[in-house]
Amino acid sequence: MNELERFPRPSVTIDLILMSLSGRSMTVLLQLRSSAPFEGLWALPGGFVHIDESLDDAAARILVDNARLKSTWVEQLYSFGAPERDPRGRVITVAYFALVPAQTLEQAVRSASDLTVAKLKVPWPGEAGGSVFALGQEGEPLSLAFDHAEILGMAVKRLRGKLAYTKIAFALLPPLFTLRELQNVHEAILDQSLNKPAFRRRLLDRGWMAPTGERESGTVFRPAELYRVVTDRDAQH
Amino acid sequence: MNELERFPRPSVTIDLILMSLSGRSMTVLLQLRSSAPFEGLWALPGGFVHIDESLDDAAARILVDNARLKSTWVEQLYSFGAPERDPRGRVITVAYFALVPAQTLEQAVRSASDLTVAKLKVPWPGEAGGSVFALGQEGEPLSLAFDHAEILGMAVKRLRGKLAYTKIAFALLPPLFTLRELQNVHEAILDQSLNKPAFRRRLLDRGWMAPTGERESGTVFRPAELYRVVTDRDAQH
DNA sequence: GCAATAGTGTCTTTCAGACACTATATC
DNA sequence: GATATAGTGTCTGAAAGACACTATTGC
Repeated sequence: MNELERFPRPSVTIDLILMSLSGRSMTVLLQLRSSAPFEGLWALPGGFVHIDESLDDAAARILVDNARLKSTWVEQLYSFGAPERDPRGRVITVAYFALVPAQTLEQAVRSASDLTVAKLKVPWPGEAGGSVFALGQEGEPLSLAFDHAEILGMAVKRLRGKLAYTKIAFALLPPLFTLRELQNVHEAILDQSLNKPAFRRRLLDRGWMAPTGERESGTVFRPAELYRVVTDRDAQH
Repeated sequence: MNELERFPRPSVTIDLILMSLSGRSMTVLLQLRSSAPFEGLWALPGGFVHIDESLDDAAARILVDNARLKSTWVEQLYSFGAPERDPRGRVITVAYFALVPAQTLEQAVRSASDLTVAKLKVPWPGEAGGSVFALGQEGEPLSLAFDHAEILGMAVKRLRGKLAYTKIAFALLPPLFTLRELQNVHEAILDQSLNKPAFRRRLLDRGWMAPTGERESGTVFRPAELYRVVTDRDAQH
């Protein structure tokens, strides 16, 4: 351990960007800080990386412990290490990005008094309004602790970028879903309306989903067919 | 500093993937390890993050100190933190990815005896051969220290992914370049030949470069026009 | 039958690939 | 003029957007 002790060591934390959809808006899980620094501000849920666990394991542990939920899509986003980002001392944080169905996220909020689901205002680059904001109950922009506003902005950018060429959108849907629900997810993330026939052609041609033969119920109009995600194992045939 | 001291702290390092092109092959800068662990194996150049510098600053410092060169394109790639990745103890590394013109890289190698430029064998996903390999002088696959083979594979993937929608390729070219040289860069990175008229149309329509009116010299055939990159500032008109 | 949405057929537009052709430099 | 590559015109095919049309459900 000799060479490693020549340099003072920073603390390393994980921050989680837990995103979902509420109606036509993207949302994020925030936690109220109950102690300094940034007491009373909203922050991304997070925690310290233990000395004997991998970064991925730490993210999974904090997801369960701190936010009491599971996610079907977790990936590392980016590491943030400006020397002054935490007034307590040198803290480098590895941000992880996860998607959770809306229902699951709301359940977590109900079981913990310090959690909230904030809608996001997400202007496109070049558009007036600048960066990403989390909005409070009355639609007012929230001040986030640390550099969490920057982290949030990067997460949105990553989500939009991966939407077209990965199965990321399915992480926001239940196991059985209609094509309209899938299109709603894409439209909410991209914040623009999409052409229905083109959307269906494009997504179905990918082979990412399969019709089940079942139909949704409870509609007052023609019920849509329910689809399921095709796993990579299914697709090997 | 109280809360931060409740958890043992890991060491944090930077590893650099310094990539370039040699002829039609992608290359990477490797450093011979002169001490344990992995003595005698090749590794990515790297170093410890100092307690008062940002991750980006650390990457820039190590780029100059350790590899004696500058780059016009540096970006954070990913953080690796498996508990057993360094036998000396817990070390989390933040990998940075940089592109350097071939000439600059070769100059760095000549000025340091422990550096080499290794060609890469880069199979496409699904193709036989599996993962990315660095090749020695006789074309034999090199064993890399730590988890550096994994890091290298991710860097190649990132480079290929960003090629289509960013100006990343220009970082491998001199300030004035011909369209054929630009196409050669793309073909080497993607490891496939591209259609000439389509390539020209696509890249010129982006507005990323401008003709200079000058022409290359020293050819035995018709000299091609020289182009320069259009900076974002230029493009605002 | 009415209302409302599901789902499709097809025309148009856009863009990439293919290929052949013209242009221009050195020797 | 021979040669080798620069650079372009144009045909073709694939895929996205637009739009209208048919289909099917509850009431």
